[in-house]
Amino acid sequence: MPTSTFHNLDESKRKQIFDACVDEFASHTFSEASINQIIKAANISRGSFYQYFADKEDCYMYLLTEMVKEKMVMFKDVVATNDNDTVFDEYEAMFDKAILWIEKKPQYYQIGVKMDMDNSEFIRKLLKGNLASLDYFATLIRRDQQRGIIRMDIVPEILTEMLFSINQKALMNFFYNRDFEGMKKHLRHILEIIRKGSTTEENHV
Amino acid sequence: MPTSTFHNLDESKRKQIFDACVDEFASHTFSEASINQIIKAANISRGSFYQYFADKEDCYMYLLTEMVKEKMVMFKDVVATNDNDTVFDEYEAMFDKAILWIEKKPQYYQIGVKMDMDNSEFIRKLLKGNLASLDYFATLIRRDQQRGIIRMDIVPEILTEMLFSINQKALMNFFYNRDFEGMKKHLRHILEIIRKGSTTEENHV
DNA sequence: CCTCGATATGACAACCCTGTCACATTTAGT
DNA sequence: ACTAAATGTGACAGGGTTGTCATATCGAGG
Repeated sequence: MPTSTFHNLDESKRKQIFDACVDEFASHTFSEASINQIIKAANISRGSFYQYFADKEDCYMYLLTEMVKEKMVMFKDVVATNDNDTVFDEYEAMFDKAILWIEKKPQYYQIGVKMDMDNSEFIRKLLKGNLASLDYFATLIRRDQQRGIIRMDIVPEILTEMLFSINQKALMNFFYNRDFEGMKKHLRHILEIIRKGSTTEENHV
Repeated sequence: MPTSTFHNLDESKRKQIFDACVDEFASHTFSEASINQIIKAANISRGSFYQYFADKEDCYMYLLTEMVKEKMVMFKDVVATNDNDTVFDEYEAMFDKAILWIEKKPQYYQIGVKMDMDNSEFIRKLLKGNLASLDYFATLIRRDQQRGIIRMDIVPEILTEMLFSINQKALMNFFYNRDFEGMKKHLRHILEIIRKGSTTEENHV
């Protein structure tokens, strides 16, 4: 919750400050990030910073809400899913969206990575609220079990966990290599294994 | 490479210092770890610390080599594998060893976790050399492909990557919950999916 | 008992960081 | 043009960190 003073600022100055925050929090964890660096990059005085934000946490929350806003604007029309889609199709669609996002705003992705790396009280609390999409996928898996697509003996939460940990690794990979086609092939191979297994038919006993 | 002065110390004093290092590096990343905390816990003076170690890096390297020594002693006899074992059997065996290790030395595991969280130049270099066991598993997978156990169209490196990212998550989980039986069941379910897939037979087209 | 090399010590310099506050400057309204 | 409120500023206090170094203490051999 930045102060009213901050909201009254020129669009351009606000952007200056926002960009400085992005730079700092993309290259350092929350704990490591330095207000000194932010004010230097944003070309404002120490006093001003504290006139805009209560403290570093306040500043970080501002950054996150701005990012969420931008993300919502960007993806507001990318939602349509086909009724015949399986959970795997939706998973791939989600992955594509994430890739698009990383390409557009690599720094935002980095901020997320740094966030996972921090384990201050403050950041741990923030991350707690982040588990909703796991439930969503578990629901999709249950749906596909009812449809006869996924084996009934599969535990939805465990399959979800697999999909997500793979997703995380794949995105990290993409971020460092920027090889979209390679990454997609890689991911499809993984999904193929998760769908049909890695052993030969004779060994499916 | 601690100094000769350090090596000449009483066993007990050396252990005192070692333990203080373990405590500090298990609860902080390398970058966050504070020499001040270590000397306080070890009950030595600032000057002594620098008489024993060149700097924090030196101290950390000492810690790691001691840990590796202990690990080698502990696992020197746990190697025997059966000729009929598949890569999955060896994977489970490796997992069990890791669990044993965590139970014996939880702090060492924490040091590893903190290590992954740090991305200082120094730590990144250290982690680079850590990828040998990935090759080993890829080799096992190739062997099992020749034996007709694993499908020939599987890319060994990708399957390896899946096994390792799952391993990492599972160990983390065990560390926090200490539910060995639950964790084993969980892991077997995941391996079942990787072996035979998650979809019903009709969908294996 | 004395001396000399090995070892222990903590004060110190130099560099980070945050949050505050008295003061300077700008802006808006009369 | 003048005043009052809003905004900008950087010095400062108080806290952290690391690595050094002059000095003190210890211990073994002469």
